Amino acid sequence: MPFTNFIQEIVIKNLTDLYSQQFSEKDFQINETKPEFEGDYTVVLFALVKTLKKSPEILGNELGTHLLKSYPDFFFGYNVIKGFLNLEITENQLTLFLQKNYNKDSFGKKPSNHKKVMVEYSSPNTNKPLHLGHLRNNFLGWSIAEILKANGYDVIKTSIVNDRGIHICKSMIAWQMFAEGATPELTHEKGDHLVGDYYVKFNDEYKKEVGQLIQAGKPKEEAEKEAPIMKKTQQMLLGWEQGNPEVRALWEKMNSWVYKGFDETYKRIGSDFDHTFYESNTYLLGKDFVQEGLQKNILFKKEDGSVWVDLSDKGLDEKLVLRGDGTSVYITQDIGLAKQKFNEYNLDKSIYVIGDEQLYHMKVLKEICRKLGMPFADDIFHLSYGMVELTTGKMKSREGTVVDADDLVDEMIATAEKHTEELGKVKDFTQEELKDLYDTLGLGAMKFYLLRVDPKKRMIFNPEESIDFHGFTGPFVQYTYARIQSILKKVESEHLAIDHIQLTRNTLLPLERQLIILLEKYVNAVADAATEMNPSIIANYVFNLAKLFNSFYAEHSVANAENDQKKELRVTLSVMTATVIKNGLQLLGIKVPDRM
RNA sequence: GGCCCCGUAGCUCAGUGGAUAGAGCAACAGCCUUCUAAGCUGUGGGUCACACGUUCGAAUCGUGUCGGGGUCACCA
Repeated sequence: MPFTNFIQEIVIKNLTDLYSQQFSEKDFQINETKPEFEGDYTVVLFALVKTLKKSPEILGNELGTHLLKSYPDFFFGYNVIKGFLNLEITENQLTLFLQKNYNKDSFGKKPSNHKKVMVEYSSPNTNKPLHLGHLRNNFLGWSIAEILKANGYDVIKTSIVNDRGIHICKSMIAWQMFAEGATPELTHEKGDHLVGDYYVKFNDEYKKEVGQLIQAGKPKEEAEKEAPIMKKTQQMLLGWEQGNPEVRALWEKMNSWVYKGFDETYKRIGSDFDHTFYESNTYLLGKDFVQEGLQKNILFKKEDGSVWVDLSDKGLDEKLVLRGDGTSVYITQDIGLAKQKFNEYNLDKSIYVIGDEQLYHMKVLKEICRKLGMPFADDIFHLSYGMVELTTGKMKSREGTVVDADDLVDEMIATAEKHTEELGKVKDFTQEELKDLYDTLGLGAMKFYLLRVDPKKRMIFNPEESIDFHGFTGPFVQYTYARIQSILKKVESEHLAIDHIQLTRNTLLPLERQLIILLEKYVNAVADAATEMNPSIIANYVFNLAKLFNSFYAEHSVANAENDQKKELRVTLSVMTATVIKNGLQLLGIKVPDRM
């Protein structure tokens, strides 16, 4: 059990012993002691003062004395300053913790809790390549999946590919009109980029046609409706829905190009899925619930035959769930798919990693499911994340201000190569090893950069900052890991049996003590990251750990420690720091290099 | 306009009821014959948007104001 939780528990017990009153963990706080005070953990007494009618000083001293007496192995000393009871943990306890866990790969991982959760993320459209926003989504989804796994969940990663609709038809029409048979094989362009090019081409042509119509005297609205290319596209969508073989063949061909491109990108960035849903298979789902809802009077029909749900009692509006012509809208399919997910996979929780512009939509989905009496309604969780903006403003695909995912990955890896070459530390690496290293560092930098901020908040992507490999960055943490490997290599070559370290009593130096206490907090960081659905907690933790280790490293030598006991202690400390960095970064999808 | 989110150092962000508000970047000053300087140490830099309230205690909770963003489609 983590120290904080343990202290919480025994303080409750001690308070009952002393004052015959029951307290819960909400009645007081256990904090880390601020560095300017003596101690490791602090019990904040103010909240207890009132109920116990004792002064903070008396309460602190009574509690402190009692804690010390009942747990002499755990507490070494205490002091009371104002309303704060600062507790010092025994060196024995700290070294015991280190000894038990330093070599445990499973440190921070919980056993199965037999709960199943689905994480849906990435979910691209097939009319254009992935961009920076998708990267934040992918890294977030993948990381949350890993974090949940570490907390004992059985996780299924899914993606729903939006492979049908008017936007795909736009690319298809433009390709027919302008491509002259161009394929990824002929042009040597990645399939998703090729299809994306024709999506852009469509918009150019559309704008041109609308402009001409306006010039010919048509009102803007009419011109937008009547542009020939738009009409053709709508015709094509109709053809697709009716199953026109030519349209379907072209659709399948162009989508297959896109999938090949996506797969390449996913492979590079390390995204993967246990199952992929395609909207072309799911877009008809949900209609049966409309009938059911009508019978139960939860939904109502308007004169034109369209079906609606009234959510005004929940502060939301009326929402259409079925068009007058009987075709479904997006929310219809979402209801159907939500149910299918729970039924097919027997889920305890279903997480959707979707941008915060869809907060309203997801709220509506949940509310409709609730109204329809679906038992899983409350287990739908929208992990919403903020938009990625550029220093120059928002990304807009139509204005060509998007940062393409493939380009960005290339740039990050190239930056890793540049920095590595400048430093010249790995001249003996093979070509293969170098490539691996650049990938590890480039992707590490990018993932860390996008995951280090709270997902809920929108963030600004600063290109200069993103390629910085110093400070609060992935490579900084990776560097710390590599440094430790270097120490261990040296120590190993001295034939020290690091697998059989016997820690004996040492006098812990401040940095050694701080490191152990920080390492001990990893378990709580992993748990917090899961409850908050927030990988940035891990990123911050792992950075602080690396920073602290680097201070320790600069101050004290491991290989040339003052004596053998110190050496053993520090080797153990180094091994454990490396393990925690490795495990923590793994939760972010970031690899560690042995050398860099 | 209704609803939702955000406002902390020059910039990017931590900190959601506790002690004198912290990092990174940028700026400046130091540290490599000793385990990797992608590092370490130090200096300067804050009216936590503003006001009122709740509390022993507020960046954190409540109300209001100002500023920024999102959303309110028979689009996805």
